[in-house]
Parts: sequence; C-alpha cells; structure tokens
Amino acid sequence: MNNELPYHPPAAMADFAEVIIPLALPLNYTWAIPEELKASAVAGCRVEVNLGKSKKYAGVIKRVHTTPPEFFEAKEIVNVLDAVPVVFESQLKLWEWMARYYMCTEGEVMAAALPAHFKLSSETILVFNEEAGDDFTELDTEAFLVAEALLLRKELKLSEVQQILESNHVYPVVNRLIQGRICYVWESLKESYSPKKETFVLLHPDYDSEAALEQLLNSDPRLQRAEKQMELLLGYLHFQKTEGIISKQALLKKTGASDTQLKGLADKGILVLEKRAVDRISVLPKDIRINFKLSVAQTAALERIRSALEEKDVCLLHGVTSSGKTEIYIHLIEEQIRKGKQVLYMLPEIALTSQTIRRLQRHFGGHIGVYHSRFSQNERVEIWNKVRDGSLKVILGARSSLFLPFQDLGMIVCDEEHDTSYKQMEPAPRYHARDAAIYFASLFSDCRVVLGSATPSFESYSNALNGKYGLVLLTERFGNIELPQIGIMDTRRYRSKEFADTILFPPLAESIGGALGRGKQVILFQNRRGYTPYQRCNTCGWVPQCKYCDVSLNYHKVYNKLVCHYCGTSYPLMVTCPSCGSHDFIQKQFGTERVEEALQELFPGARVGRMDIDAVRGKHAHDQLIQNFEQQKLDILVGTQMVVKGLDFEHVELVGIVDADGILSFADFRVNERAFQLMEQVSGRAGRKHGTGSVLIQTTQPEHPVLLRVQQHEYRALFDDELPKREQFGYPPYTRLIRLTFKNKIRDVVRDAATWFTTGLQDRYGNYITGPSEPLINKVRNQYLMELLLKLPRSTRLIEQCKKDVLYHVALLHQEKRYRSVVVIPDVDPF
DNA sequence: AGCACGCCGACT
DNA sequence: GTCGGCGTGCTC
Repeated sequence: MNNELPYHPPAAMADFAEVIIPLALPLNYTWAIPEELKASAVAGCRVEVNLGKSKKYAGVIKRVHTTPPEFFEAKEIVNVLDAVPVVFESQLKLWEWMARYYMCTEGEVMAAALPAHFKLSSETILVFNEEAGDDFTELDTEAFLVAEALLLRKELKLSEVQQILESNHVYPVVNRLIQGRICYVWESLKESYSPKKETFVLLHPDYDSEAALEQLLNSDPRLQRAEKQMELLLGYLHFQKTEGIISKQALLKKTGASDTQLKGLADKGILVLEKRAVDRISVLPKDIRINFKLSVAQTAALERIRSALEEKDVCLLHGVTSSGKTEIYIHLIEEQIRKGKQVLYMLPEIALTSQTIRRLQRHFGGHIGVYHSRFSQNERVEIWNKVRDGSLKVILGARSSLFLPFQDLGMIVCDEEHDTSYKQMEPAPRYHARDAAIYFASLFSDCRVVLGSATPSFESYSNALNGKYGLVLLTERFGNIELPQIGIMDTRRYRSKEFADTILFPPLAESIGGALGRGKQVILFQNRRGYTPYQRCNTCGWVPQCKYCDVSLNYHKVYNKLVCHYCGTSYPLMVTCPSCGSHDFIQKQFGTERVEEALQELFPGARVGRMDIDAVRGKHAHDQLIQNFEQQKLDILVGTQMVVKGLDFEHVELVGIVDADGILSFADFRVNERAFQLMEQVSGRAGRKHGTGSVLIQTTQPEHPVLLRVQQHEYRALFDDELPKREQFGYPPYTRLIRLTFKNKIRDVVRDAATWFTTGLQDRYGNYITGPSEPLINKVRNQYLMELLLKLPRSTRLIEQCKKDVLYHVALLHQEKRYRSVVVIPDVDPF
C-alpha cells in the first residue's frame, strides 16, 4: 500500500481538480478550476459540478493539479461550497484505501461517509418563460395544468409538477412545455442542512440603562393596566440576571406566562424576540471526572495494555463478561484527552443505548459526542463540524463514526470487536469498521487501537497469539462475582404428545418461576423473531413463499400477516392452499412472539417485555424497553440477538436459551465460533451484581462440544478445537475470503455467467476457488443469485493481484452480450 | 445514480 | 403508422 500522497502544487497554480462524486463511478473525474475559484478550490472542499447533460452534484475535491486531461475537455467547476475543507487528507486516504481493499468506488465510500446533508441534491426547477404569454389553448390538458400553475407561481419544483399531475411520469409533459417554450429548466443545488433556530427573548436596547429601566418599571403608562405583562417582565428580568440569555420557551415555562402576554410586551417594544441558530447537541460542562477506583486486576490489565501499546499498534483486551473493561477504556481515554488528542470509541450500534451514553458522559461531560444512525441528519452535521474543529474530543459511535473528520486522533477503542455488526453488508462499501479502524489509526503519527471482547473473533485472537497484536487478559469479573452456572437441558426427554406444543420445558419453567418468586428478573433468548417461522398446509405440507425471494414467509402475529424477512414484503394470511385447496393451516410455533405468549400462559402475572427489531422499531423504543427492565418495571425480557449487546442489569438471576439447536445448526464455517460467542455473551447477562446467576440451555444435543465449552467458559479451548479445522478447510484466520455474488433475473444466465467467470480465473486461482454454487436463498427481490468463494492465502501481494484480476474478469464478463446485465458484487472478508 | 438513446410490441 | 416499454451506455 502506497501511503504517499502526490505532491500538491500551490493552490493558485492548480488548473484542474480530481473530484469524487457520490456515485459508483469506476474512476474519479476531472473538472477545470475557473480563475476566480483557484484560491478556494482545495482538497477536501465540496464543489458544485455539472455531470452529464443536466445533473448537478456536490463532489469532494480529492486533489488539485496542473495536468490537462488527454481525452476530453474538462468542464468547469460551478462553485466551491466550503470555505474550510469538510474532510482532511486522512479521510481522503481512508476512502481511497477502503475503495481498494473492499473493491468498491471512492464515490460509494464518500456516499457512506458524509452525512446526507453534505451530499446536496440536485432539485430540478421549472422556470416560467415570461415571453410565453398566457395563451395555453394549444396545449394538451396535462401541459395546460402545469402551464397555468407556472404562470401563477413563476417557478415549480419537479416534485410539485408531480403533485399537480398526480403522477410520477411527468417527464413527457415537461418536455412538451420546454419544446413549446413555456418554461425552461433550472438545476439548483440545495443545501439541506439547516441550523436549529430558537426564539430568544431580549430586553429592548432602549432600556439598557438602569435609569430607563427604572422608569419603565415604575411609571410607564403602557404597563400600568397590564398586570400580567408586568409580572412576566419582572420574571424575565430575574431570569436574565441569574441565567443570562433565555429562550422564549424556557421563559414561558418558568414564569407560567402565556404567549399573548409575551407578545404584548414585544408589540410595545419593551422586549425583543429574536430567532437564533442553536446547537442541537446539548452542552455539558467540559470536565473530566474519574471518580472510581480500578480493582487490582483492572489496574494490572491497564498497565499491561500501556506497555503492549509501546511496541504494538493494536492491543486485544480479552476480558470475561462483566470484568469492567469500560473502566479501563475510561482511563485510557482520559490520558488522551489530557494530551489534547481525540479518541474514537466504537461500539455495535445496538449497544449505544442511553445507558452506555450516560455512563460515559458522567466521566467526560461535554468532551463526548455521540454518533449513530438514530440521529437526525442535522445532528450529524453538527457533530461532524465539532469533530472537525476539535471541540469534541471523544466520539462514542457505531461503525460509521470511523468516517468523522478527526484531525488529531490518539486512540481508537473497538469494543465488542467480535460483533458482526461492525461489518457492513449492504450496500457498498462492504467494510469492516474494526479492520478499517486499524488502517485509519496508521495514518496518524501516534494513534493506537484497543480491541475489547469477552469472546474475541478468531481473527483477532490469532493475531494476538502470533504477536501481531498485544494481548491482555482479564479473567476476573468485577467485584469477584462468579461466572454463571450453566445448565444444559436435554429436551428429548419431553418427546411425548403432551409436550407437542411446549417450548418452555418444565425445568426452565420451574427455574423461571423460582426466580420470579424471589423477586428476580429473567432474560430469555430466542434466536428467531416473529411468532412462528411459517404457516403450513396441514394436508399437503405446502408452505407460502415470497413472490420475489426464495424463502418461506414468516407469520407475524401482531400484524396478523405473512412477512418476508429478506425483502420486507408482507402478504395476507393464507386461507386456501393453492396446492391442494385445503383450508387447514397449522402454525409451527416458535419465535420471540411465541415465547412471549407461552410465558403469559405459564405466568399470567408476570410483566413480559419483548426485544427484537419488530418490537423496538421506533426511535426510542429500544431505550425505553431497556429502561423499563432496568427499573424492574418488567420481570422477563424475551429477545433475539439484541438482548446480548453489552447491557448491564443488576437483578437478572436467570438467563434461558430457548433453542440452542437453532444456534448450533447454522450452515457456516463460523457456526461454532458464533454459537459460543452468542451463548457466552447471553450468559454474561446473568448475575452481574448480586450473587451468582444461572443459565439454562434447552437443546436436543446436550453432548455438543460447543455447549460443553460454553458450560465451562472455555474460550481458549474452543479456539484450539476450531483452529485445526480452519486450517484443514482453508478458512480464516488461515486465509482471506472474497465472495463474489452474481445477480440476474434469469436463472440460467446467472448460472452460466458464474461458470464462465470461474473458468476465466481457473488458471491462476484454481486452487483457491470454491463454487460457483447456488446459495441457500437463491432468489432475492426477483433476482437469481450465484456465489463464488475465493479462499486466498494470506499474502498481501497475491490478494491485491487477485482483486485486480477479479475486476478485470468482471469487465470481460460484461463484454459478453449474454452476460452484460449480470451484476457482480464483490465482498471482501465477508462475514 | 439518472438519463438519453435505441430497439421491439399494442395501440390511437 | 407511433407511443412507450425497458435494456444499454455514458457522464470529466
């Protein structure tokens, strides 16, 4: 990897700019810099450019130079949109690296990196041609309607034309209007970030002097008969003295006055109402408060991390659940802030609850900023700017926070580093935030990475064992709480008819009852959402399928509908079987909703909460649910993966894993690693503060080796069990994977394309190719799929070469007429 | 990603 | 005959 940036000539001399456009263009385009913009067109700034016939985009200048393009005439940049670059050189380097490593375009990276509000949209506007007059009799009905509106309004957005015509197909009409010279088209870039405005109350400058104010209060005739207004004014003066500037909202709330009273004072010119832009991010005092003591074990771990980071760029902290890793991070973060450096603290999206945020804020106050997908675009722009100008020192964020414009980064913490949500699956860039973070850190002079997990990914763990990363172990739970007792329960004992519909078998049911009886809480983990996986014809066994995807539909009880979990399409319930005409449908039961229902039958008094994407879809629903459980307003929490993520509940005594078989039967080389991580993490939710908790696992394979490892909390042993198999079958960490997905709406075409493509790679990479094969789900959104897996030895040179060859062969494939429309999606390090 | 261009089926 | 469906190629 070449980290050297090309030499930048002084800005004043540069005539051309290489610009990244937020599109999947295979290479960056060049625009000419007009004389008047030469001073302001610098790398990292956004520019407004024309692309194609009429479209405008806001792109980012990657570099400026003096080499005129050979094969085309460069168009001129229309405008420079930023006085200060929105991104620094290090972001541009990260984008470039990501595009190369993950085989996508820089434009795709840019689209993912920038908050939507920086990616200005071009909005077509129709402008009325004044010379057209007002005789529209020659026009057809539709064009007439639009012309009338234009005559009246002079300008119309394309979206407004759509409204007028009640149709999305307005282009022909617009074309006719342009042909008839009724209007012309104007493309304007619209800045969509708008600062939040709040109305503030000020005293009119006439009363700035003590004397004038006194006169106003004592003898102004306008206030003599307005008792309420006088009251409000006095209230205002009081708050102004104690709190300085006050907003209208706050004033009215504190004084209990009405809007009318305030307006009265404003109309008399005594008070002034003024709209001002305010920060959306509430400002906390910027102090650092470390008011806890590390345990002996934590202190030792902290020391070892420090010394490991003197030699290595990355250190893996392998600490059992509840060992207090966060406190260690807090100390590490504090050191960086004191040095004036910035820190990025990454967590899986779902773990970014207000619980975690508040915890960090308690220590770092206003130094900390939070960045994740539930924030509005306006909020993201504000955080972006504060990271860029250095006023935020610590960012607590999900994977996309890696893209923030850090200038002086001293450390990146990647907590729960094994978590698969660090990998973006769809769309491009399909990057892994942990791996990209390690590259990103290398761009700064002195920036280290700390990875933390109770169940490290095998990749990271083997990097630690082979000395590439430092390794620090923390084997003791904070406060010396013991790890939970894990019971494995063989459900094959309950095969008789009477248990046909049972999902919570007697031992688990009894344990739940016991815990509830002691006033304790219970978490039940069920790996599947929805009520039941499918509806099935009881006569012929037919199962309803999605029209666009090759999957069975899931039944959702709340909506009383069938839903496809791949494309989201919902269908009404089946009444008649299309295959045999029977009306007898059964619902094979499971899923979180079914567990919830079983609980209500067994424990009618218990307060049960359900946590899965369906139940917590709203913005704050997830937080709310956690809070309710935390405050013991709920007794039992039933959930999918979501309950696993870094939550800390004091009163949970029992964790039940309803169906371990489902977890153990995934068809993936990583099943065992995953299953262990999942079960170990769920178990970690038990007994975090008051005594030992217990875990009960329901399974039909009680002798399964992974379950035995889980039972003994033997991470290392599991790693040692699994690694030889990885080596034998050529999987990570011994190899690097690249998965290629082929997509087309004709099944035979994808199949042949995949085979044709594979043949092309056979010569060089024959030994490393698995497939092509049809994936388990072979059709999604009406497109048939084929997959090819490349298992490459870990030689950077070979991998780089292979990526180039793959792209070249994709180009060759597209030269074949039959395969022209086959889409090939590379996924590097798929998960 | 748009959007224009161009080539085949069902309509005034 | 043409209107409009979508498959294909191009944008500095």
